[in-house]
Amino acid sequence: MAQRTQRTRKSRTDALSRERIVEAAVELLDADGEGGLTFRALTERLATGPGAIYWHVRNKDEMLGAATDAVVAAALDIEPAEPPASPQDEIRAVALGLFDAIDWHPWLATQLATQLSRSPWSSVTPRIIESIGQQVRALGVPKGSWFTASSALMHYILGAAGQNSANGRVLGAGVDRSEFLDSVSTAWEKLDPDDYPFTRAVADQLREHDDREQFLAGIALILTGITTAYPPA
Amino acid sequence: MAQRTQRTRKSRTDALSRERIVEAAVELLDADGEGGLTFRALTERLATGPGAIYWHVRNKDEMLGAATDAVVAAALDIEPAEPPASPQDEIRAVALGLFDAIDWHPWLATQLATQLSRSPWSSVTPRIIESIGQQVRALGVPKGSWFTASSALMHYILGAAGQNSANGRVLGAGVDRSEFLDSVSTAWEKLDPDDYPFTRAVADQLREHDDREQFLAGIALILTGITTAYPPA
DNA sequence: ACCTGAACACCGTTCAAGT
DNA sequence: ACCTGAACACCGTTCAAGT
Repeated sequence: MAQRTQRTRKSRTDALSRERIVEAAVELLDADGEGGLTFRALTERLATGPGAIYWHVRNKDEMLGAATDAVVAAALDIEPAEPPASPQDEIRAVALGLFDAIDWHPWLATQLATQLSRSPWSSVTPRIIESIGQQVRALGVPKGSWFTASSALMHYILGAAGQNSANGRVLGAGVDRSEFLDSVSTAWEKLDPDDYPFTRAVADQLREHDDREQFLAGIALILTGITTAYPPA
Repeated sequence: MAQRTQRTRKSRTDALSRERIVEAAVELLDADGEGGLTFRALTERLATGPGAIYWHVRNKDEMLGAATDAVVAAALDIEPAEPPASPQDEIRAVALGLFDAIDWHPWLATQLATQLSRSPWSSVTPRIIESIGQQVRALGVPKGSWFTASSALMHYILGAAGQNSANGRVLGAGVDRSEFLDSVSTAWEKLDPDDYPFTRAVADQLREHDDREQFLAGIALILTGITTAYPPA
């Protein structure tokens, strides 16, 4: 009697699944960066062997792809504002959603680049294009330019967010943000005046800039470009 | 007599150097992608052992950084137009220089993302900021917005070029470009109409788009934004 | 100062075997 | 159908030893 809890098979809730694997992968990536995701660490955390994981997932690349897709999907799952905001505001919300996701999951920046360069237009791209595109349409951009306008926004967002994820990563090691920017800025000021006059001149703008504000200023520039090039009827 | 060519030491021109190592690294990356650059392959090509390489280079990361920097520097080494072109044209030239570099060296896209996210504002960033910034200044942008405007351009360029390097990579395997785009486009058209109305609607714009043209259209949009937000005096 | 090459710890992936 | 875990080939890096 009693002690029936002992089971040869894993209990139902412990059962391995693609979903649980991807979840664990994201946790490892968040905790220890790209280097932290190994099959060794993963099998330990999931209390299985590598063979079990390979039953649910083709290989590590696919696993990374699924992790990226999951995080991006969550980031873009924004409830529409009530009352409805302007297209500009909605675009800002989408952009900030991705910006923050990369800020929270610094490995996402590199992964998106790898991801997009392996299977360019699949999985993650439609999600982003859709979120941005619906607002581009609402902005009154003529249909023939939908693809151009939304691609431009997407590229800027991915480029900028990728660069900015850096700060978060560097700061991880107990480095003060303003201290860090100050050191880079000082380095810029020491560049060769003949080769780098402009960089030297903006060194103090780098020192004082705010990531988020700067990111939104870029979005604003592109939105201005879009509404100027395609004036609403 | 004769046969003095035999030497214990490497001949002077064969001598290992950081420069030769980086050069070989770039060749391996170009030939076989990121996976192609291993210390095994490198030692074979340079006819040495791993220890020799470690004498000139701290580790693989530093080597990748140096390779990236070298390729970017070469890409930005554009001779100024004669007679001088408009700032817009110069910006287009810089942008296309990077675009083409990533097209030629597809590994550059991922590497730039990794690179920038490890040491955000160092090495490669000043080169890009400088090339773009000088033209931003010539455009009449007020000094206080130099950093904002050039950052926005840089982020777009890196984001867009990264995405586009994909095509080149996929096509490597004997895949026809239009055939490939057609398949992706068809996949987009099959997405859920409720979740992806916009993506479905632009599927045929994806099918027919020209990478370079699209890239320049994005640049044009940002330039319009810049000149509208900061009208020349 | 510069190079050699064996050795080390670790990685992704496979596969015969179990249930 | 799903999981186990030993084994394999390969990787970046180190280091005592040579010249």
